[in-house]
Amino acid sequence: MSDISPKDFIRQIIDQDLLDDPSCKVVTRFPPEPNGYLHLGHAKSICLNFSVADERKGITYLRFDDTNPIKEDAVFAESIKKDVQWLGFDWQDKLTHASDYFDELHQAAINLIKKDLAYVDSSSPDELKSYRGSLTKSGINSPYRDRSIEENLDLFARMKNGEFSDGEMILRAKIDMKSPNMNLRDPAIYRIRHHQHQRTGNAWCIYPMYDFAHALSDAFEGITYSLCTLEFEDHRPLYNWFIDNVKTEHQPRQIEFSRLNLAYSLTSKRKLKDLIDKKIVNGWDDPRLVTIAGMRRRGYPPVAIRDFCQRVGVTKKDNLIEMGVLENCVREYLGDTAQRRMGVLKPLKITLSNYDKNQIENLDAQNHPNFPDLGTRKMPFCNELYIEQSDFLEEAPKKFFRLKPGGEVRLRYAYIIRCEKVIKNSDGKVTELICSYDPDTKSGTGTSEKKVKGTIHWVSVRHSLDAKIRLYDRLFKLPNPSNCEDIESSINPNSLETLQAKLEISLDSEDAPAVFQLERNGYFCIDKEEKETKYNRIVTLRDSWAKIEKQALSQ
RNA sequence: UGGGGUGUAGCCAAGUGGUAAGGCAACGGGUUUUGAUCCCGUCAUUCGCAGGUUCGAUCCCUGCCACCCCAGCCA
Repeated sequence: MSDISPKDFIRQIIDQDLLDDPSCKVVTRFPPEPNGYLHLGHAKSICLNFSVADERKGITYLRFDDTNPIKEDAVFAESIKKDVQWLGFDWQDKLTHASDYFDELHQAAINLIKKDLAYVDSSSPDELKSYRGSLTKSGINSPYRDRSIEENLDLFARMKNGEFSDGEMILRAKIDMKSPNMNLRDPAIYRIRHHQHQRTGNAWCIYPMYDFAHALSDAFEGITYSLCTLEFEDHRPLYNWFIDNVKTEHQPRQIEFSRLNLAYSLTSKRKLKDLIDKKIVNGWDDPRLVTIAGMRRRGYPPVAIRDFCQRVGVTKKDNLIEMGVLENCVREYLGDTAQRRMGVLKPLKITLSNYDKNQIENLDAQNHPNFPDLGTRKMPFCNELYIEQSDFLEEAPKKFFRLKPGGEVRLRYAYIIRCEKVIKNSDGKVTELICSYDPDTKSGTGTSEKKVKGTIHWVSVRHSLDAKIRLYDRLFKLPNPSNCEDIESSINPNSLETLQAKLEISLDSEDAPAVFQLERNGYFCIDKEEKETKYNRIVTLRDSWAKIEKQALSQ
């Protein structure tokens, strides 16, 4: 991770403020609504908010925006806390809720009424909609707009006391029905909801709207920079209207940045929920999803996610980040940290005709080729082995330097072998290879000058661990599935492949690493959410052979 | 067609009145018992387009074009 990266525009604004007034504090907040799980887009916001403050010795609140009891649930709040922590951020004692301020918010609403800046509207939702006008047509005043302050106070009190049913009345800010900014056309600030709230129970039957609650919660907490995504840009005048008219002690500043879009995936809570409800994926923590829970289960290290968020930057431009950027962050971290092992995903048996049936050698294999300090392990070797099906080709192209009839390859950390005979079943499918090994080519002995182009991985038939492995591919066929009217039709049918693999026996141990590289096959981890041991492929290795193959195919 | 935004390489992204950082991808080469890693090199005569100002414009001005967001008692 490079720390020489230039400052984004938000950091530039803040640092200029700090220069102008060094006594400034930096206080930020991450304000999720507890109505679903966090995803990579939230990770970007979390990283931004926490790091911007941390870099400047400031603080960051984790504040739940729990103003809509119908959608929210404590289980979501718990998962969000877990996710933020797992990503590596610490809100210390700054865990708050919009609902902590319900009393203050209620009082602020009363004060707005007293200043004739808010009124109770008895119009129906349809009437409200028709008064609002359109994008090109200004709205008209509600017939209830000029109610007296006393009447408004009385009605609002009765709203609070539960005298009206949901939707019957609404408290609105009195701003300007002719404003070209729709948000300023007398927006709702309190609505009636006879619904139990996850934290305040039945104490309230009126709940504040987002714009009102959010702006004031920021002010109450002394947030200095309220960082949010671009769709809230035209809410900013309203945000400031509340701050100005409620006359709060602190005046936070809202700054907007563009949300993250990741190619071939979805970063929208609503659409994610759709996939889950339709059972297209197996829950919020499905490893194919870029939810934090999904990525955690998939095996993505939090460091890699933070690195990714730093690399994509913060601007106001629309973007569609390539999947490769994320995967590369994962590879980069795991490449240096994950121990190496061997495992055969799709086994092909080979028998070494000239190796003593009763002999077993325990060969040394390095745990990491670049870091000898990580030690070695033993790999049992005998006359029956598994190699990868894809490492043998009966009719091999020129550049293919793995096994072919009559050809030689090295078995990693073992011997060079030659393919002597191909055994097939009645369907013509290759079922076994008879090979010979060259005893002079044992790894590390240097007794032979023989050089061979390819090195392949293997596992001893008699010393292998059967393992259930899941391979993942992108969930969508289209780079931008959110643009697609029918999401289901853009699903990649091959996004999940389950197979029965053969792993080296050292993995069948209590102290085996939970995350490791299967050489030439990618990075894997144990799926912690499964009772039975299953492995997830976190990410593949870079594969230039696949590239060559693809090019050859397209020619 | 009202309002608010955004346009710099395939994808991100700096920059600024003085001649276009960096990352990813791609491509070429080297090392390699992982076709991995690592290393070296190449990759924008041009900054959405058209005019104007200027010795000089990606940057300033004017006009245009494209794309994104907004009409919840969601956030």
